[in-house]
Amino acid sequence: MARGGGLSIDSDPIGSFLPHEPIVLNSFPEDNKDNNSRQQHKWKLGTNMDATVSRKSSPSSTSNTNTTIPFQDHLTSDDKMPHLDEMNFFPNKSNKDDDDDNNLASASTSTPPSLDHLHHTHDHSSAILGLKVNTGLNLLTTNASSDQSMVVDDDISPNSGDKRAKSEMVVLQVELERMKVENHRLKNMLDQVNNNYNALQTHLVSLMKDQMDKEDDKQQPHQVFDGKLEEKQAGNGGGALVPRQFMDLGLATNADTNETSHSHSSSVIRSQDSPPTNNTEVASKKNGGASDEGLVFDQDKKEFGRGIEREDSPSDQGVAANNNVPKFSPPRNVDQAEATMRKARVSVRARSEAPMITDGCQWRKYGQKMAKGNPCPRAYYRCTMAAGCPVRKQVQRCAEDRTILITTYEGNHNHPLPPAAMAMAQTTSSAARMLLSGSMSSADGLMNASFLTRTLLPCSSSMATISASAPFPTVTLDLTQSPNPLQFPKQPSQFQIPFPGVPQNFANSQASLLPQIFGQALYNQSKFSGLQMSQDSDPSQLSNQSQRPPPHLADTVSAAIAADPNFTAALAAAITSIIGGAQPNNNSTTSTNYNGTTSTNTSNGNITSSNNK
DNA sequence: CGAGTTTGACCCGCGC
DNA sequence: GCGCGGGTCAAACTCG
Repeated sequence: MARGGGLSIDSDPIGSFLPHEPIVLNSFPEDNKDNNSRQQHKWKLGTNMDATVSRKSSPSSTSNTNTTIPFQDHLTSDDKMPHLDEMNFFPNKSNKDDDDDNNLASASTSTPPSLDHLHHTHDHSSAILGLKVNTGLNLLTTNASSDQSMVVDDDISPNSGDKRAKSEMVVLQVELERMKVENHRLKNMLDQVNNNYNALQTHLVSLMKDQMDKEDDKQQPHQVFDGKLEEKQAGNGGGALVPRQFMDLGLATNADTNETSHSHSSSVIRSQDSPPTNNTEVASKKNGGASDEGLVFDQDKKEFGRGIEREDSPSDQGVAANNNVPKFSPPRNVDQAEATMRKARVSVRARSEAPMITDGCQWRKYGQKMAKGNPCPRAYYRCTMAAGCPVRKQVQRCAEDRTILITTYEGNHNHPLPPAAMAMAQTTSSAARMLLSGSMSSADGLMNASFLTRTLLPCSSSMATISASAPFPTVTLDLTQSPNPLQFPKQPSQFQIPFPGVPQNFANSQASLLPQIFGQALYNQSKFSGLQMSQDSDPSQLSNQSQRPPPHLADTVSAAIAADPNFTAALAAAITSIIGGAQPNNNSTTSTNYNGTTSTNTSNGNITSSNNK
């Protein structure tokens, strides 16, 4: 079955563990609408009734159940009248509940709107909910009461048919109302997304402009920066001269870039176009042209859908060589750093019985291996949505807990992504970027664990971790952990980014939220880092999150999460804070480009996939 | 027959 | 230099 589709869900040992449907990490409401609503209900109802049941019990089923259902003395019995429950569900709900509902909905649906957005949408939805739902409820209530009193146990009633029809109608109406509300909410979210997109685009443009200005300035005296560098990098491009913050941009900005950026104006992020400059890519060339897709990941190219060109392309080198704009060219010194960065990975731990996380992309398995220390094989996949896409991922079950699926992503897509895939793409790229930006802050180009540690350690919990031990930096997003900081069974060398306050219940739902959250965080990053942090952050939201100004990351994160009941918002805020903290200067930007592709500027511009054999 | 998976071989980096 | 482990390749195989 999986064979043809391409969304490989093979039966390999990894997946065979538990043949279920893959977890879906979608970010778009449209995609998940139904699922979300169900989940949300289920989650919400929890105790005595399974929302899923109620949800599914369509009018038809209701009618089948004969007994004018919902209205018996058994009203309280769980299994009996799901509908009634559902109805009561809302009626009894105060605004508060509605809010919760919304929260859940927004949380489970995706597209994490910016904080303010969340807030906004939230309120809006709430209002709507209150209004419309109540209407429905009224109807229900009315009917219910009447039915109850009249029909109930007396199937004998000649009007039973009528009643039934009424009840069905009521149910349908309620459903309709709900759908309307949800629809409205989704619309709002969509608007938000669009707004975000526009804002980001604007931001990008301004950044590019700035960058260009800077370039001009630097063009001449770029060496002035620091003598140290000279020592270190004898003669290399000098890109290193630029403070880390500019790494991204720098990389993104080469001579080439200028051109490209012009032509691609809006959508272009500072891609580092020929990052493959000189030595940088050496690794990938080892195999001569063998480096298939050239894991080299050229942001620019990628952005524009050009296939990946081999880095060895003379032109690139030439460019780099002559490149009068060395400032941004990757410093050889930075070779190490780059090599490291190229390996940047984002690992997602999620509890899933599914063989693989369905993240919206198409993957092709190209290998499987037994990894040391884990009885479960590790599967290797590469993205097949576009030829030459450098993105790869590894899927493996956790040795300790085989219900945990560990998916490690590497690289950025060089092609447009379907909505469903964007969330994950953003998540991984943003996380990677965050990591890389932190690691690159070190002049020696080596992963600067301390930087990250310093930044993230303060708050120790367990949702995201950064591994400094691996040969390449890895961000681990743990969707399986409870907030309890003590229980993160990890390798010693991992640092945890705390997300205290995240309810365990979210463990599962997190899987779908995370991408969005990160994506959002990513987006926010640009805001926070530069232009409009204050503006975009909904005051109320922020004020809630932290009653005091967020001086430190830890505080910000903790406050945000602790104070905000909305998990998504809180987490988004937290991550945003983290990212912002790690990369205060916002040099890298991530955005959604014109064709819907998510692009992230990593510090080095190319997060490459391994392969360089 | 094409697309995807399986799986042993191969390559490479790293530590001893 | 050697062995080990991770990662990738590619021929063989499977499936629709």
